[in-house]
Amino acid sequence: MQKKVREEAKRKFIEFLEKKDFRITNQRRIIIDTVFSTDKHFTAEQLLDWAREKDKSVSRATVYRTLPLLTESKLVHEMDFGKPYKFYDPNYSDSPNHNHLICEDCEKIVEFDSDKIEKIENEIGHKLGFTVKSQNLQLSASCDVLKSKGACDKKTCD
Amino acid sequence: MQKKVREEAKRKFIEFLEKKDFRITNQRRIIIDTVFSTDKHFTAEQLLDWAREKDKSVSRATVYRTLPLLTESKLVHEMDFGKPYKFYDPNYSDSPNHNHLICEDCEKIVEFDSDKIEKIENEIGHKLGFTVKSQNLQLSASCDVLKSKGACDKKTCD
DNA sequence: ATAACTGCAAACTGTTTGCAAGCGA
DNA sequence: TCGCTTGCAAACAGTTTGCAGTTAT
Repeated sequence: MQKKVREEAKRKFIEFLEKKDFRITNQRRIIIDTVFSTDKHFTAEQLLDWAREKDKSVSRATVYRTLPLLTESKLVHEMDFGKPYKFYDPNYSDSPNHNHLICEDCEKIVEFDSDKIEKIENEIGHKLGFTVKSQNLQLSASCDVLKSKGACDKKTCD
Repeated sequence: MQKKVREEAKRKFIEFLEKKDFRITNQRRIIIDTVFSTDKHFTAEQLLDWAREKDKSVSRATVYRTLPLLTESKLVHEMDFGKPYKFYDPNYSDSPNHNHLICEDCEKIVEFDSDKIEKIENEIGHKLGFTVKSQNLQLSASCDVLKSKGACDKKTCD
């Protein structure tokens, strides 16, 4: 289950912390290793669980205090699908031109390229007199395949 | 300040309630009148304030219980811009092919047409094996004009 | 040494809900 | 009348924060 840490991203984040004179603490190291050893999208709570599997000393507060640093560094992307909690994408920096689609029922998240949309979005922003800072295309859908199987919830669909 | 109620939408919503055997109470009437006499996007709290200006007896609970009915009827559209609260659009049914752009600083919301994007979105959903249920394009941006004025916050920008 | 960082638990914010009273059909 | 609806306040969920103790530099 334990995947190899993506050293590139990890290194960039540590550089980011050093540049800000932030300390590389044990807890931060564990959280970083956790984030950059998965390709899955996750919530704050999931990250906490995963990190605690490695070291029980990691607290919820530290996870919540580290997430803004990760997003600020642009190495992790924050996404809001209208659910009461946010999702985080640990591979956004590798391919920033993608968007996400979430299944209404099982919350499975699928990535897709969207150069076309990206361009249109910037055009629109410009026409309206805005500088677009972040784009987030929120598609809610239901899985066709799973729907045909008759079930598609968090338990059956993972 | 008090705009004319958009009778068309109001009538449709009352029909919606009747079809479901829901009652047309005084509080609901006030909330409906409030929603359909503005073109502005609003939050639950704003709606409560506006409704209370008409009748102090309207409670927060009733507003929160009425909003899902309004969105279910498709006469009001719920939007999530990554803020901790949701926004509602009371003219969505008039022109369902538009999306929104929000200013990061002052939270001003601007609408724009997006037939092109709409099509691409459906294509994408289909390719991936999903039936797209709702689309929400979330553009965060900053106002160019106001930025040049040096300020753009909730107070100065309304 | 000392300032940043941590865990804990309490606080906060937006939203939901149980309940007894109120009111529309 | 009957049961849907209401206001109230308490409960909730996710997130943030104050504080006293800990730790990286």
